[in-house]
Amino acid sequence: MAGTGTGECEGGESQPGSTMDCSCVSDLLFAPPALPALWTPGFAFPDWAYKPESSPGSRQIQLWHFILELLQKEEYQGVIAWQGDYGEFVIKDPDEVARLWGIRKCKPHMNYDKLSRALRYYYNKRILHKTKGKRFTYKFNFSKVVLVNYPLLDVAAAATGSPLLLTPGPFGGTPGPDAPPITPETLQTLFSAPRLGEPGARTPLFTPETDKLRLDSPFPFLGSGATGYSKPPGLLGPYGRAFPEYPWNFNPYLTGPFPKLPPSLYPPHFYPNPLASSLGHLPSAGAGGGPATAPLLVTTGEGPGTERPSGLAMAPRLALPGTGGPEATLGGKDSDSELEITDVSGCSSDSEGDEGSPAPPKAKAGKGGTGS
DNA sequence: AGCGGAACGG
DNA sequence: CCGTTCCGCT
Repeated sequence: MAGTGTGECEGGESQPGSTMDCSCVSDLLFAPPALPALWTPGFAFPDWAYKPESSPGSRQIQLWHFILELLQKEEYQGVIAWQGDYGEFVIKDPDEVARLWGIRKCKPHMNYDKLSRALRYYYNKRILHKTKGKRFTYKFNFSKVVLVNYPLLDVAAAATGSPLLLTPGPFGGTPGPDAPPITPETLQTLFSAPRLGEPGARTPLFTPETDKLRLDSPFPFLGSGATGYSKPPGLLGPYGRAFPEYPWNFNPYLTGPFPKLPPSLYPPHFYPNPLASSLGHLPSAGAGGGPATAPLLVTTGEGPGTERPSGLAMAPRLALPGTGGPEATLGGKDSDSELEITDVSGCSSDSEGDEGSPAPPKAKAGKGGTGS
C-alpha cells in the first residue's frame, strides 16, 4: 500500500501553542523500501542501525541511532563529526543537532540542554559516555551498541530459520535468568565458526549471572588512558590509510564514514555479515595487551551442519572514526549547501511493547511516597 | 558546560 | 522503555 512511508506529525501536536508546525515531511535519511538487507548507501550501517525497530526495547528512533546517522553523512560534518579516538565524536553545533533531532521527533522546542539530557541517560546504559575535558564530545561504546542491537540474532534467525529467542539485554536486563542467550550453534552457523581458538569458554558477555559485563571505566578499548592498542592485522582494505587504533576491528556499521572517502572506495557488492567479520576478530585479537574481556559469543561447541567455507574472505572495510583529523581531505567543502533533512517519519504511530529491563543501575530511593 | 533527579507522556 | 521537560547543583 503506501509505498512511501509518510508520516507527519499530524494529530495533536504535542507542543503547546507553537506557531511553528512540524514540518516533518520526510526527508530522509535512508532506508528505501525495497532494499536488501545489507547494502551500502554510500556508507552504510549494517541495517540494524537504520531501522527504528532494530532496538529491542524501543520502537521509535533512538537518539543514538540518529546521532549515528548524522555522523554517517558528510553533510553534517559541520555540525557533528567523528573526532578523536575510536567512537568519539564532537558536536560542533549543538543547536543544530538539537534542531535536527527536534525535527525528527517533532519537538520544535528541542534544544541541546534537553538533548544532552537524553544523551546522559545513555551513560548508564553504556551506549555512550562523555569525553571529559572536551566540550560537546562524547564517545560511543560500540561494543554495547552492537550488542544491544544484536544484529546477529536477527540475522541468525533469518538465516537459519530458527526461531531463536532474542535476548537483547545480556547485561542489564533480560530478567529471565534462565533465558539462554542464544544458541551458539546458531551463531556459529552464521559466522561459520571463526575458530578463533576459543578455548571453550562460554560467553561471558551473555551470562546473565555475571551480567553487567566488565565495561567499567576502562572499556575494553575505549579507554582513553591507554590508547595503544595494536592495530588490527591486515584486515584493512586497500585503503592505505589505516585507522588509528582499533582494539579489534570491529566496527559497528561496516565501513566508515569518516573522513571523506572517495566514492571509488566502495565496492560494488556488499558485505556478507558485518558481525561475522566483527566476531571474527573480537577482543581476542587483543594483541598481547588487550584486556579481551569479552570473547563474545563464540561457541564452544562445534558447528556441525552448515559450514561455510569462507566467512571472512572479504575484507571488512572498516572505518569509523578515528583520528581522522590528519587527512588532508578534510576541509574540503565540496559539498554545497545542502539540505535539511532529516526526518523521515515516524512521527506517529507507535506501538509498544516491552521487554527486558536493562538498565537499572541504581536503586532509587523511594521518593514516591510509598516507601517505607 | 555538564550532571542527574523527578514528573510526565507516548 | 525512551526520551522530554524542568530544574537545582557543581
